Amino acid sequence: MPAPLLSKSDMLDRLIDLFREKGFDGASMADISDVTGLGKSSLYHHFPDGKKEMAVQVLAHLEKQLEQALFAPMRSSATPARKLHQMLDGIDAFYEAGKKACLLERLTASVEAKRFRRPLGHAFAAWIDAFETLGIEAGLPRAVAKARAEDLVVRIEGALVVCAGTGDTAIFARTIRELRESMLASPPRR
Amino acid sequence: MPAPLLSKSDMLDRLIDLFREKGFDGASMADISDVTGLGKSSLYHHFPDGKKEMAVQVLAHLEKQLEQALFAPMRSSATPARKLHQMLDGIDAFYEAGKKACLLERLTASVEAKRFRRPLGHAFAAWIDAFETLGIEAGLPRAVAKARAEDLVVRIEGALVVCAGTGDTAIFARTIRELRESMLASPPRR
DNA sequence: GTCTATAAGCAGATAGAC
DNA sequence: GTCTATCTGCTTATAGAC
Repeated sequence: MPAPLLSKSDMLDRLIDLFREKGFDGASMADISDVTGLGKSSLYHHFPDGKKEMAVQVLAHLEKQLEQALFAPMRSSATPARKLHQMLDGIDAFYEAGKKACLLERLTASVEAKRFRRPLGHAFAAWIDAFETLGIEAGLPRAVAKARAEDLVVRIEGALVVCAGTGDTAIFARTIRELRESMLASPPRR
Repeated sequence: MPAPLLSKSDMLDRLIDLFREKGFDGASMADISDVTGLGKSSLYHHFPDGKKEMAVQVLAHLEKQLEQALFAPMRSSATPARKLHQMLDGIDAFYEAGKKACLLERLTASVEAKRFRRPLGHAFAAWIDAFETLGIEAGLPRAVAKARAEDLVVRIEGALVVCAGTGDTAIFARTIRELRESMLASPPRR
């Protein structure tokens, strides 16, 4: 009666890393077996529906981490500006300054993306919401806060793509730097 | 002695569409056979090195199209502002208002991305250069033009990812609209 | 809850006829 | 320049022992 070698949470952490590195289509069951240390058939005990179910569980697990990184700073009593820096620090660390890819992008780009549509949309929305809430707290009009939060996520995703494509992470660093200044700046008069 | 059913250029157009839709890892030789109408072995006549060579040739083909769409407007005698609108119109059409993915992103995300690093970097650089040149022509300082061009590509790539992930193309439309206004705006005093 | 063994099918790729 | 036929290895997935 072998005991579980890895907790479910640890397994999902490894799967996040694997999918970020190889993508969903690019990661084989053999790869998954390697990174989890489990035989291929053992994986079907944890994920009866196979690879697709892994993606779904992995997305749920990522959202918990997202909440840790984004909503924990939100709940502190720091100033909005201070919270923004903490949240962007967390993002910079998670993507290792632009060297690692985004799980959401990798799953969005997969052949099975339609199956993941709902959890993917939910994860993107949670991310955007966190920054929209921050903008409102900082005194921005709701519409401005929403547009800036969307733009922040757009620019981070885009910077990851361009940096991976060019092999140069300078653009990611500059993007984060600019977002620190622009996200909560006073909105232009009109 | 069967004649070629599709010109090379037409084949590469179909391959671009396929890779944009399914990604490089997600597109199988059977898929490629379907969209080109060629038997699997006939494909090795055109691409002796198999799938990887297809990606490389497809990237070269895309760069020609990119030059058409981005550098043709650049060579006209229109004002920089007018050229910007033409270039963004071309981009909006190519991505079908955010509904279609970016080939560069899909190849960047593939397991074989390392093999494509050089042509991918070249394509991203060509894209950024076109907008940097436009910014300089419009009177922006070189450094500002470069940063804005990079930011333009970042935001388009990011908008495509977020729109695909959320299933809502509104963000892409807004991103294009904002870039029409911000790309050539006067730089802030300092 | 993990394992070994195995199935059934598809992946990318090749040989050689026409 | 395209075809049919074939190959090898890897893919996801299952059966059943411990």
